Amino acid sequence: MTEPSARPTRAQQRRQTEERILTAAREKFADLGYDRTTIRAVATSAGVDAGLVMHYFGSKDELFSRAAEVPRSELPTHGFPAEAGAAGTGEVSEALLASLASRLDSEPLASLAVLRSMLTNTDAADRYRTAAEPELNQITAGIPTADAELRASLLSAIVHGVIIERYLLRLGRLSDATPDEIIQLLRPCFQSLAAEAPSGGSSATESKSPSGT
Amino acid sequence: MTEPSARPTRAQQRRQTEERILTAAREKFADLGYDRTTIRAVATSAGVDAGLVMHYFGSKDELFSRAAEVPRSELPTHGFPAEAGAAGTGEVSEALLASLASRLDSEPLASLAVLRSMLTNTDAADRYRTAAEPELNQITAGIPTADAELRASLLSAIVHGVIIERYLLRLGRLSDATPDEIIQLLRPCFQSLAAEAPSGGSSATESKSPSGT
DNA sequence: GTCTATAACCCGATAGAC
DNA sequence: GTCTATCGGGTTATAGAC
Repeated sequence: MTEPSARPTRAQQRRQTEERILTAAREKFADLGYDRTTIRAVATSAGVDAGLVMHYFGSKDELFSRAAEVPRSELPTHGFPAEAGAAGTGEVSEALLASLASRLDSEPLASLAVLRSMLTNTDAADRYRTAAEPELNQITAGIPTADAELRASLLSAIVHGVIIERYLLRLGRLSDATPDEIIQLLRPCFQSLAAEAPSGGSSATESKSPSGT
Repeated sequence: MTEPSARPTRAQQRRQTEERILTAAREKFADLGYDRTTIRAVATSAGVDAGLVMHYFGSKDELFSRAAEVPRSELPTHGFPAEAGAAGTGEVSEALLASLASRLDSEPLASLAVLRSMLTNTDAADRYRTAAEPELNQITAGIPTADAELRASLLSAIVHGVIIERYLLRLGRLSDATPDEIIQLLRPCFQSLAAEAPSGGSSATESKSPSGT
């Protein structure tokens, strides 16, 4: 048996190089978007040749497609926690806020790459739509009113608007605020959109145990 | 005196051609973004030659710059009504909602061109920032709390998130909902972010003093 | 397997004919 | 004033040398 640490397999070597290329690609795509990112720049950034990138991934589209997949290592509580799916009413906003908090703490580069290219590249737009759809359905399912779909769409729009301005545009105070500051301000906002009663003040028998992290 | 209607002046002719080019440019930029829009396509769409476009505008940047200016004819109550500026507390959310309603009814093509290119073109991003800044300051001025800046940033992010998903991404029910539906759902949301008391009022005269940081 | 050279294409911008 | 022809540069993608 060959010792893997001493002499890495050919396949392992390749796997490692691929990963280095993908990381460089994610950075470029997230920073410049699809169109302005060149294979050459990605290759240089990864310390390899442009031809090699083509040899590995076949095309720029394929490279983007692979780079846009969020690696397992960067999946914390990303998107929308599955546990809250069937929880029913009353916890949609908290689940969404928790999801947003984690994304405000650190949004995966792959997601930023998709968001950056979303408006000018149809592949990225499709990927965004596909990724957002199940989340949207889950939110909708947790809202009891007849206009649940529209409410869910608004919640989704808010989440993405905040993330875009924080990470991609660096606008205003949104880029340096702590996740908690933002979450606290958005809580009543989300509760009203999720058709829930406000938590803080009124009367209401608070069963309201915030799900333990 | 030459009759203008019978024989249009040379300058008028040019003006007219320029406007046709600008309209075509706005459509293309709003639809495809800066990078994917070509001078050639704009020229073809306007029924003129590509060289003429260059002759008139000098460069693609300049063409975009001119196309991104919202023409006077399309300025309804755009942005943030000036009258509400010094109105002080209590009307920020309503003013913002009114502004949003008008934009949800019909957002100018020039604005869509900027929004579409915002994430992948620095000129467009700067233009967006410059346009958003005074509006942001005005909102901030109308919010009494210490974290007014952050609240204003969130309000701005929400507005743009909704507009982007409605017009540019056509996501979910957001694209076919009426402006009024959206406004009604967002009202309590905006009121809480503007640190105002809810208007409709379930119960609760909630003065809900927001903890000044 | 890795890298070099180059093909084929499209762009913005320029110069000049009509 | 309007349009044609073209230049120079950059891109993806391919073919082939090492």
